[in-house]
Amino acid sequence: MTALGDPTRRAVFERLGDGPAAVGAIAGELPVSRPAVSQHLKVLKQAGLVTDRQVGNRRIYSLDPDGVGALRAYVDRFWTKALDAFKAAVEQDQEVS
Amino acid sequence: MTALGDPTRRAVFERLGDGPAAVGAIAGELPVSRPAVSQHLKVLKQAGLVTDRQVGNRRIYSLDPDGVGALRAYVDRFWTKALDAFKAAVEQDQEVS
DNA sequence: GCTGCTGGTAAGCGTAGGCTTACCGTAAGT
DNA sequence: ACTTACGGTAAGCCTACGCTTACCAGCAGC
Repeated sequence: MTALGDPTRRAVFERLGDGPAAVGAIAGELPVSRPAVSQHLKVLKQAGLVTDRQVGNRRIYSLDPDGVGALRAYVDRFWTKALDAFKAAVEQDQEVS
Repeated sequence: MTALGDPTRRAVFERLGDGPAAVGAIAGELPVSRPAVSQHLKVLKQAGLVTDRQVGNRRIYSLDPDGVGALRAYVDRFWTKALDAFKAAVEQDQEVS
């Protein structure tokens, strides 16, 4: 979650949503240098949101279903909580009126 | 998304997941001062993740179903994308073997 | 009206962290 | 073996931003 706080890092993450890509390719599509992308990928990898595999000379990064799934579960909890609270509030109002 | 990047701010957000609360109450449960909580709530409110209503002297903050729903939709997109990519990768491997 | 409690805002400080440049390792091609 | 392309890492700079203290506004209650 903290890993997706930075806009640039989120851009890298979103780019991987369109399919696996190498570091240089991602850097070419963003207004930052290649080392910056590499550092962002390192953070995303440590957060479990991204996986990398070595293919020849290049290193291909992809979304990690596990990490993204965990993130989804996290957000989902608050989604249901927000709905419950909202529903409860509506009922509360109906009691008053 | 950027709004949930900071751990303390995320703690405030998570606290609201357990139900609506006033600023002072939240600050009492966290190791930061009340103004800090107030600033975090301001950011969360601008991000559409939180709503506030005035009740007497105090200001009660709650989760905003709209914003949380939007966040859920955002994460969900990547969740499906990650699954699709993973499935495609598996099929790719099967072709090779 | 005055007092006490609430919470938002301004000013300022200090650190975390994102970016770049420079360097090094490694794999492929000739 | 040499060269070229790719990418990770170190060092360093600089800005963003989270936190605190101090101040001010508004609502309740005596």
